[in-house]
Amino acid sequence: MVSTIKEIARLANVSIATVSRALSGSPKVKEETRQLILKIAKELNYNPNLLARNFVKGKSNLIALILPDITDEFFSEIIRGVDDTAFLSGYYTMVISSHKNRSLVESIHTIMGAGLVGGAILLIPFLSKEIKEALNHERIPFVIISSDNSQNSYSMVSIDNYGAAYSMTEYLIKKGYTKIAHISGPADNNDAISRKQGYIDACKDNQIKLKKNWLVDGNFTMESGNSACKVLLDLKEKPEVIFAANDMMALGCYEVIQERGLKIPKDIGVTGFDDILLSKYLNPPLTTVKVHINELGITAAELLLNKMGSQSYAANRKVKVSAELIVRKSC
Amino acid sequence: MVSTIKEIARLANVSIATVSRALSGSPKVKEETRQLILKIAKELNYNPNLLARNFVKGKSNLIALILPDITDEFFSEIIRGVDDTAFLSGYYTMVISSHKNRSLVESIHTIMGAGLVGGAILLIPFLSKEIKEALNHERIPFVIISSDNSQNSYSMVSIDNYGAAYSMTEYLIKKGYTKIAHISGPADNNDAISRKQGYIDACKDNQIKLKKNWLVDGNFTMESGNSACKVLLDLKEKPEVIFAANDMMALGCYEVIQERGLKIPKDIGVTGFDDILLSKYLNPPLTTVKVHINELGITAAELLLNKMGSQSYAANRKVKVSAELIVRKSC
DNA sequence: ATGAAAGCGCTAACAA
DNA sequence: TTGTTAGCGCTTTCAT
Repeated sequence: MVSTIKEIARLANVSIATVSRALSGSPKVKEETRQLILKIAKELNYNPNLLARNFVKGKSNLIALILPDITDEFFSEIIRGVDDTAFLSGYYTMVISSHKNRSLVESIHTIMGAGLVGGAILLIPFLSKEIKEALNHERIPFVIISSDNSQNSYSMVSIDNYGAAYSMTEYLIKKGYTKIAHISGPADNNDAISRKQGYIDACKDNQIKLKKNWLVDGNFTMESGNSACKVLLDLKEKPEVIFAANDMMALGCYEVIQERGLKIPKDIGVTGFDDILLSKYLNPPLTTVKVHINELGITAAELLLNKMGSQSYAANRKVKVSAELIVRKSC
Repeated sequence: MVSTIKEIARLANVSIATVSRALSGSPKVKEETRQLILKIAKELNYNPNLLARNFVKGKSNLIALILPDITDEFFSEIIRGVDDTAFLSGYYTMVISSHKNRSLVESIHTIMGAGLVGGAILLIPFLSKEIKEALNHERIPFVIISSDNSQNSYSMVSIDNYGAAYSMTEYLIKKGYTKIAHISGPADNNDAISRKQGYIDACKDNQIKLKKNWLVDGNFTMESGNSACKVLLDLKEKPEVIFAANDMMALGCYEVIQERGLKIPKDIGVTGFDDILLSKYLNPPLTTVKVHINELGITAAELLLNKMGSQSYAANRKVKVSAELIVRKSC
């Protein structure tokens, strides 16, 4: 029951080629004919079959957004950023979450090779060799959202983890702190790695003592923040402030600190990274780093659309999305 | 550079039909032939062109998930639920957010009529006449996630707002409260409407006085919780507990109550609805209702796939996703 | 300015 | 068990 150009052609007494031209806005159609065709199309409630159009054109106006096997408060913002931007250029966004039934590498293969999508955006916390291998086989343009700075062969948009962590640390130093601890994230997560490095470099550049004991490993969970905080509080020489590599771990610190009857920031300061929804409602509100997440999605989409549009291979570009220090009451 | 069945056919010295059959697992292909074809396909790194396949089959293995013009903490969970379920049946999920550049009604038209997707899931807070009108024109199967119970002509999955609000109210009554206030959500939001009704009916059924003053309008924002709470606290006859229709408004109550030096729950109780991430970290942790959001997505996808699979028109089904009372310290 | 016709990659009906 | 062929809806080249 869905109408096609064939029907329109019949009713308008023209060939399907003319209909196609009229509909696609080709200049070589008599204005009169075009009007007639447009009118009939409207009457029939005609919608072009995008499947057919993509197929015949040999390219697709779908882009894939491939997400890793984790859930994250910020995913919807990224998705929305991508979708909004893509839409403005006439593209649609397909979301592919990886999980136990579908690994990232598998997704790369089946999705990117199937002709279904014309390009892909991949959110990759850690660019493993396996993933790079898989990506090297692909022929459609793609953009990676990741914080792995060691890569030069891809278009990539990343959070300025290093810069923001550096700023945060400098902020603490300027406030007069000299005993600054850091709870880091997973060792195989590039965001975490960059944040740690920002902390280390800022300390070094400002002649602040980096005690090994004050740098403790976490894994981005609240529980790891808990135990890391305990370790720090049990130290002979306690730090004056804890800079957690994300807000959830900072939250874990809050718990431990408050359990022990200590006051934030009087007895010990705490800062985080991410500015998750609840951070501003904590008691005291958490000083942290806000990432402009929607920019991540928007920028990635822009880069991709750019690549998809250009005939020649667009150069691989690196874009860093800035992050902003949010000073609240926890330090 | 992408290989096709034609190439495989040439290399295997068979017709493309045989290749197609072998690849799609048809039983009427000699095992030997199949092995050969599979081997060549693998060598060529062959991936079927999904666009072509969908096109020739006249149906699509894409489903659209159409989201409203708001952001919500829970969207990623819904998206994931849909995507996971769809994937298991070989379907892909396209996400379409509505916004100023693309109204819901527009999305319905362009997306559902373009042959691109084989079915759609629509997240609709309020089923307006305009939307229903648009939906009635569509020919592809769809499922609605909404809480509008007045509709019988659609397949719909909804949160059991009414039941959960009823339970919450009964819980408060059982705790001995008799002066129970409710801050409701937007008047044009079916979730809000059902929650209010659950509160009202539970009070009535338990011979609890329903004071008009204790039922105040909010709009799901924290600010509206703020002002509603002020109104309630300024009443001559104050309520003993406030049941806010969502957690953000409950949070608004917290602020006002704490500003005035009152203690929760000693001086006044507060409960919410949603169990947003931060609720358990509030001080005191908020008693609320947890909705099994992922079930929303999963169930909607199941209903849709069911509809898409059946030749005959599957009956429209209504499914309610249960919600769970989460008792914490705020009441 | 318009029409005829080929063809995109694949499936399925029909033939052999 | 395999091959031949038509055709899905559309765009595009080549005629006219």
